[in-house]
Amino acid sequence: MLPTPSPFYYLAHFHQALDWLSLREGLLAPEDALWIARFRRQPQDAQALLIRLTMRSPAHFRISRLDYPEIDISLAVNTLTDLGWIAQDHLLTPSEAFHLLRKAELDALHGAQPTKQAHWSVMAGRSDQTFHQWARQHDCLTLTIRDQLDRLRLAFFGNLHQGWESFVLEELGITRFPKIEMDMSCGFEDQQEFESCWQAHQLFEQWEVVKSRRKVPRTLIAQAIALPNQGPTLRRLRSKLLASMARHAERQAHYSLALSLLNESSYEAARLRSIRCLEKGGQTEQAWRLALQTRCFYQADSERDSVFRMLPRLSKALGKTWPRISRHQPNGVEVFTELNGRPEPTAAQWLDRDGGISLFSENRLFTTLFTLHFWDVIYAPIPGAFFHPFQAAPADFQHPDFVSRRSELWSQGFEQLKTDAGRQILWNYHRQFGTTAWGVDWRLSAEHIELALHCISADHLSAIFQRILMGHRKGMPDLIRFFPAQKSYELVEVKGPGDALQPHQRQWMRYFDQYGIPNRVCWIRDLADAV
DNA sequence: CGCCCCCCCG
DNA sequence: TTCACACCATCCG
DNA sequence: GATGGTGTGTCTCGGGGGGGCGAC
Ligand SMILES: [Mn+2]
Ligand SMILES: [Mn+2]
Repeated sequence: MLPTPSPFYYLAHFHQALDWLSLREGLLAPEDALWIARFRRQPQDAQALLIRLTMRSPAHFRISRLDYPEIDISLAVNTLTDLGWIAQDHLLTPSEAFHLLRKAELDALHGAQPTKQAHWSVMAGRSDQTFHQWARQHDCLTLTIRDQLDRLRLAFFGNLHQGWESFVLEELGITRFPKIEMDMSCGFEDQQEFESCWQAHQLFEQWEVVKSRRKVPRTLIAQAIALPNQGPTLRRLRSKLLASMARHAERQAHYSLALSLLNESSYEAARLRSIRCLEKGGQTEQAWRLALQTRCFYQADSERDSVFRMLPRLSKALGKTWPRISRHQPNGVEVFTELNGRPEPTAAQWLDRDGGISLFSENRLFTTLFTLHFWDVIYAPIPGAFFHPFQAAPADFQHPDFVSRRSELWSQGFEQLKTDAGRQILWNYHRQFGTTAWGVDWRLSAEHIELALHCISADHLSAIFQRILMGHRKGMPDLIRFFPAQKSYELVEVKGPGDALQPHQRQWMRYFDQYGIPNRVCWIRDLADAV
């Protein structure tokens, strides 16, 4: 909780990251290393301003509105401009100009308007040249080197959704990531993988911009397909990108393009989309064959369930017969009550007249218990799993071999669950309280946890943990209702009028019934229908 | 003038 | 940096 | 019932400032 001593704390943090990077040779390209060396030679003011700007969201700034007392702004701006890392005569698009200029300035430029928003319709039509002139005459500053700094961010964090502010948040105790022995690994096998991941992120960014347009971006698609497919990180990124592109092609009825993209993607639902594309493209026979294959070699319950919904339709289209298979029917209760606000609290209140204690937790309770019980497994210092100090989960958490690489530890954990009656969970709850960890919601009180452990048997916990471990996290029922006197509980999915069970919710309920875990659906009906 | 939204700061 | 969920529209048997 | 499209909350904290905007 000590205040950060230096006014240049953020620059010190960035240097820590640079030191981290320089210890991992062969990760960055030679040009990156040269850039870093050049950065290190610059005066402190220039370094500091550059880092300040990269930690802010826009690309364009007004120099007069930069308020950093620790920095000699004009010295820094001159240095950075000479280096070409920022520009003062950058072309502004109308949208950028709209955000950068204040209403009074727009009034002066284009005549007064009642609101700033009213300027937009005028500006959208103007040529960029207007604002280019304006930018040159005023104190606009554009950060032109964000890509270089983003590369370093990707190299350090292994992703682009964390930023340099992680350092200060941790230092101030706002976040508290698990303290795990780090090794000298990083998020990437080698420079090749890093480079490809960087490229994949770039393509994703371009795709996000382009995909709203109607035209099919052939070159972008070709580049995405050409991405190498080595290593789980890159495979995931590439598969996601290709699946997103395929979905777009499918919506525009470009089925053969969609199919070739899906064929390259190992995204979870890729095969299902392929079947739909074949079906919609008139290749019913092929769709049927792929569906039959998928029925036997499915990867997840969701894939199996979907294909069982498709097969009757496809069979019928081909004049074949398909046996009617009755679907699992979860238990339900109808509640007639007036509904104002969210249905879950209403249902909880209504149901609790039987003395139960409801908690509206969805996935949160069980993922919390899961991580607390398996803390030492999840945060085991496996080689390559932890490499920077701000990880809420091991780097291979999403990888296919996450479980098998720790199989001994998992079975020990499940063994321990049989005998220790939640001691592990409570111990970690108190020992780790507040630590940023995957799945853990610290708003759950110790009483909640104790109540859960009192009411839920170890067998049930174990069954639920098994399924979470297989990668199923979505779709847990809205409410858990405790009956401490009976040492029992039930899980309730609340459905308002006009809502229906989602596939993932059905799967959980089917699973609960297999293991004797009490569950039901609470259907809230309109009071008027009761009469 | 008060409110709200967005963004920044540490 | 999405993702999980609710809600709604459409078509079908 | 199947399918798919859209909307919504949340984006690790809590405090504060700038600016837009409508009410008075
Ligand atoms: Mn829910
Ligand atoms: Mn619900």
